[in-house]
Formats: sequence, structure tokens, C-alpha cells
Amino acid sequence: MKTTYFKAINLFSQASTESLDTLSQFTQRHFYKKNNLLLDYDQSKNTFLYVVSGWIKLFKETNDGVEVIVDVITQNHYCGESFMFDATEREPYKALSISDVEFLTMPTYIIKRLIVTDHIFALHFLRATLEKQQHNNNHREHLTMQNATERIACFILRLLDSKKLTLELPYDKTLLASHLGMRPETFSRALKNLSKQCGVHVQGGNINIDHPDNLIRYVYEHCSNIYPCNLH
Amino acid sequence: MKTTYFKAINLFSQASTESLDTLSQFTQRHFYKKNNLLLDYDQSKNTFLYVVSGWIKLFKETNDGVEVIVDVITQNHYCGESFMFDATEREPYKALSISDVEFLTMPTYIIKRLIVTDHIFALHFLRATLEKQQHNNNHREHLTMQNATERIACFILRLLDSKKLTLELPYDKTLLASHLGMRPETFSRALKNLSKQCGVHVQGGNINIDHPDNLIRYVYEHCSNIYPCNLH
DNA sequence: CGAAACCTTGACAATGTTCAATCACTGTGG
DNA sequence: CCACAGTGATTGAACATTGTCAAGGTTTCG
Repeated sequence: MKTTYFKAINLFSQASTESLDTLSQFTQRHFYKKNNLLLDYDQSKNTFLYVVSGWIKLFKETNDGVEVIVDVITQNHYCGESFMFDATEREPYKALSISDVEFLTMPTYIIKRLIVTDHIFALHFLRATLEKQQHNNNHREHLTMQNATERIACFILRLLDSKKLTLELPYDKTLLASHLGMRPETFSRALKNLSKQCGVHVQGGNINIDHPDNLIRYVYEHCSNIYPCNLH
Repeated sequence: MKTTYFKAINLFSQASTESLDTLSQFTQRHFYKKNNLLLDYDQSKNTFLYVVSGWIKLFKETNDGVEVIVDVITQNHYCGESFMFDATEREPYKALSISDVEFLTMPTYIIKRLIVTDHIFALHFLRATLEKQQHNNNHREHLTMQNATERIACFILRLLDSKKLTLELPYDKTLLASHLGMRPETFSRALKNLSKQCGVHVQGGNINIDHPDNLIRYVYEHCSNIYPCNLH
């Protein structure tokens, strides 16, 4: 792969020439259709995965066999960083494409090598990690402070392009429900609530919003943030 | 403060001599009794706080005035890293001592300066951040996958020194309830459950455990981790 | 001792889950 | 082109869990 390719990616853009060379040497580019297993438990332990486009679900199972959504990532997000240090103790996961996707993979030891040898890259990586941390904290707050309807409203708001009144859910409702910490049935009913209470019109995966202000007022009452919280 | 002091702290131990000098110059050491406000919203934005001993609650409020526990930290943990880059957009918090505490504070810009100038320190800091991330992810999983009783059991297990059958809750039950995402009333009832189901004897804040194996079996059924998950 | 904070308990309400049935949509093969 | 299977989405009813409110007990600390 060409080094210029990485120059266009925020996370790598400021890396040294040597780093870019290393990247271009060890990176693989992938294109997958929806519903393919991209990483199994073993692979997740030494693969760094960067999403160029599309959506990927990261998941594992509890000891009694229930699926746990670790994360749902898209464009410009990545996974695999937790195995960079102390590969022991970290819990592996599986990755599944939930839309057609383009993504890059490289061995985690390469990313680690870049971090160790390229200070500037390490700084960018740290910044990205801190941003992810911030997002995690918010997600956690939402799970405890907001009820099902509010969590959905919040998700929709964050998906909404300012000034557009329409959007499409990026993946199916069952997974979205799970990501937001509720059952599909609860999701279905909560979305109906939202429709009544806030003028949100749902047609399959397409959503129309009469007045975003309704949503904003509804969500931010029980949130510690201020609109727009622009968290992915 | 002496530079040797920092040598003994894991996070700082490998920092360069210059870094240690800077630290010793800008660090303040504090001793506070229980129930003191250590940081207000403004201070949290430019203060890095490292806990030497004791417990600290980090919290803020939703827009309708409900308290949100951001984190509860102790020995060898810290807060303030999110304001290191992009001070905008980050949500400030307040810090309250919930036991007698000893802690260090330094301006975030100093930590940032160290990270930028001292590659080795940056690496250690990144590692600490990734560990924190891992812990966050687990906390999030627990909130969605485990019920009230399981969350308490899990917390107790992580507090339990291997081979000791007794422990003391580090701070009051109301706060612990909130940290674990439930109401005090629910906590009280759930703890009673645990007592019956797993042979956990509660006497105020003191807890005795007949057979840790009972607890372990109880918790790890609905968890994706393996005992011991050693997450703080 | 007495006030304040913390904890527990009960009755009840709200919220979310489970299970079963049905419907809608999509892609497949005859 | 249609029948059909498979997946995802919705709905209702019963149930489980957690939250709310009010009251009373306990502990702590000045």
C-alpha cells in the first residue's frame, strides 16, 4: 500500500516517514460484504483494525452464552489497542461486518513499534485513546441515567446531521437495541413512544424528525452534557 | 517535593530526570479529611490529580439536577487526563474526599508538557490510559449484563484479598449503590439476597464470606471474564 | 444527649424482560 | 413468477426487576 494513503488518515497523518513506510509494508486492505466474520477471538489478540467505511460489531459471550456487544464502530474508528501492552488479562472479542465494509488491518506489534519509536505518532494515538475514553464514559452515564426511550432519542440526535431532518439507521434495530442496552421488544416500544412524544416518524429504518428541538429538550434534561455533545 | 518521591510512583517512575524535576517543582501534596470538596468544575479543567491513599468521588449533575457518579478512585489512580488535549467539549466534574485522603495535584499543562517532551513517560501514560479503558469497558458490560445482586457480588469479589474471608466496604453504601448504578434501597435488598444465596455475612460495612467459590460461581456465570479478572 | 446522615423495610408504581404469536421483508430455488 | 424459508420487527400478556415514597431504625459525631 502507498504511504500517501495513510497521510489522509487522521490517526496516521503526522507519523514519521519511517512509520509510514512500516505501515505501508504491514497493512492489509480488506473489502467485505455484510455479515462476515472479520476477526475471531485469536485474531483479535494481535490485530489492529481500522475502519475506512461501513460498520463493524465487536462482541463476545458471557460464560453462560449470552452475546455481549463490546462496541459498534464505523469510519475512522479502530479496535485492537488493548492488546498492545500486556496481552495477558485482556478479553478477546469477535468482529462481524454489519454492513459492507472497507477496513485496514495490521499486527498490533507494528502499532506498538510505531508508538515506541515515533513520539509524534504516540501523541496522536494517545489523543485518540483519550477521546475514546470520553466516549465510553458518556455511554456509561447514559446507560445508568437515561431510560430506554431517552437512550434512543440520544442516539438519533447524535446521528442527525445538523439541519437535516431525516436519517437512516446505520444497522438493524436488534443490534442497535443491544448496543443501547435493551431488548429488541423494548426498543420497538420505546421507539413508538418517541414517535408520539417528540414527533419522530419511523418508516422501517428511515426516520423523519419534525422538530429536532423536541428531541433535544427531551434528551438533555436527563443528561449531564450540553447539546451538541458531538460524540461519534 | 523531592524527585525520589516520584520514583516510587509507578506512573512516574520511568520519567526522565528533567521530567522528575518539573514534577517536583509543580506538584502539590495534599492531606484532606473525609467530606471535603477537592476540586470544583473550574479546577477540574486544569488539574491533574493523583491519589496516594484514600478514596475520592468524581461527580457532576444532569441538567435536571441529579447527581452522576463519574468515577470513584483510590490509591494509584488519577483523574484529569481528559483535559490534556482539546480542553473544549470535555465535561468538568467535582471531586469530593469520601475518606481521609492523601493526593498530589499538578497543572494538566505540566503533564501534557511531560508527555510531549518525554517519550518514555508518554508510553507509561498511554499504558495507564489503556488500562483505564479496559476497566471502563468492563464496568459498562457489568451495568448491562448483570443484575443488582450480581454487580454487588462482583464488586465484593474484586475487593477480596485472595485467601482472606473478610473485608470492609471502602465507603458508604449509598455511594456504592450509586457507583454500581442502583438506588440505595435496591442495594440494601440485593445485599440481603446475596447474604442468603451465597453465604455472605454483612455487619454494617464489614463483610464475611463463607466460601468465595459460591460468589465466584454466582458472578461469573453472567460475565464474559474469567476469575480473577483483577480490575481494581 | 441530640441532630444529621445513613441504612433498612414495606407498599406500590414504573420500567423492562420473557415468551409466544404474528407480520413484513428479502432472497432462493423450482 | 410464485412459493417458501429465514430473518427481523412488532404486539400482547404475564412476569421480574428496579425505582419511588414514606416511615422508622441505626450510627456517628459534635
